[in-house]
Amino acid sequence: MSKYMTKQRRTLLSYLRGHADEQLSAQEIAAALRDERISLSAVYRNLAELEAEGLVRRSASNGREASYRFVGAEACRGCLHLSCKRCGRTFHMDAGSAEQLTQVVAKTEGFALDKSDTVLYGLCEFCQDGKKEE
Amino acid sequence: MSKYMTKQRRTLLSYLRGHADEQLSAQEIAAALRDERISLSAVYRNLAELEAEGLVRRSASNGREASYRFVGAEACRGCLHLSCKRCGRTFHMDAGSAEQLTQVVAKTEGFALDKSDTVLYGLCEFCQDGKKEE
DNA sequence: CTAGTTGCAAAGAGTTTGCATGGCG
DNA sequence: CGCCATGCAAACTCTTTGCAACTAG
Repeated sequence: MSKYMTKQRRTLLSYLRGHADEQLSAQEIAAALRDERISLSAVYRNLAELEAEGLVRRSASNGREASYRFVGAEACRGCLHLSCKRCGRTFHMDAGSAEQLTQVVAKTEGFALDKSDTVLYGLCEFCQDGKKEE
Repeated sequence: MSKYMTKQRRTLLSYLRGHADEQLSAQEIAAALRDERISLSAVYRNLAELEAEGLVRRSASNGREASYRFVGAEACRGCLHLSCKRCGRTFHMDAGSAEQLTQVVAKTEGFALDKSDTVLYGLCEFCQDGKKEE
């Protein structure tokens, strides 16, 4: 899709690779790269292209701001993502368990789960313990 | 939280009850209720309050528009939602299967899945067949 | 050199908020 | 009657788009 490899695209890709599978907003990325001279629109345009190429996944949980996630060619293939509602961190379910889970859904509901589009929300093992402050 | 039961709130609640567990945007709701004389801001304000009260769930899949889902007091307790990426319809996984799935995640990942906040994306049984047009 | 890309600023879309009016209790 | 909720419009935030300048190949 992209014809030229510009400085900005290189910068963005490098940044994304360093933050694979993290949920980042376009604005966060632009802010982190503000010293690299890349405009917000360039970030949006490149992210849109990367999404079309399948290298980036776009989603949103709050409904105000979209978040983008880099899915490296090989990394995280067939694994599901778990997002902690408290600390916000993303965890990775290994391919085996993810596949098992997908099978359950397929068998009981006849629903073909898309692993790369689905994010499971809940509390990670660390946040389950410190349930003090709510 | 809400002190008065206004005509608008009644209208909104009635509409939501008639569309329990559907993913609706604020604007869709306002449009559907345009004859009932309820303003867009009233819809937003009431939805926000209902969300705080736990009667409504807010989420978004595309990152542009938020969608709200009414979770009636009893309805859909402990069930997971499946959203078809093709036809957009929402399906309900029964409480039993959902619980089984939650157990798997808890056991293998130590992650406490929140059933009401999680939506599984994929293809429903109907759309899996008619895979023709992409 | 030529077409794709960038940056900027303006335009859009969705959501929130301030304020005067209106209506529930 | 007092106060909360509504409606309207303006303000905001995030994202997209038009266009001239720039640059990778």
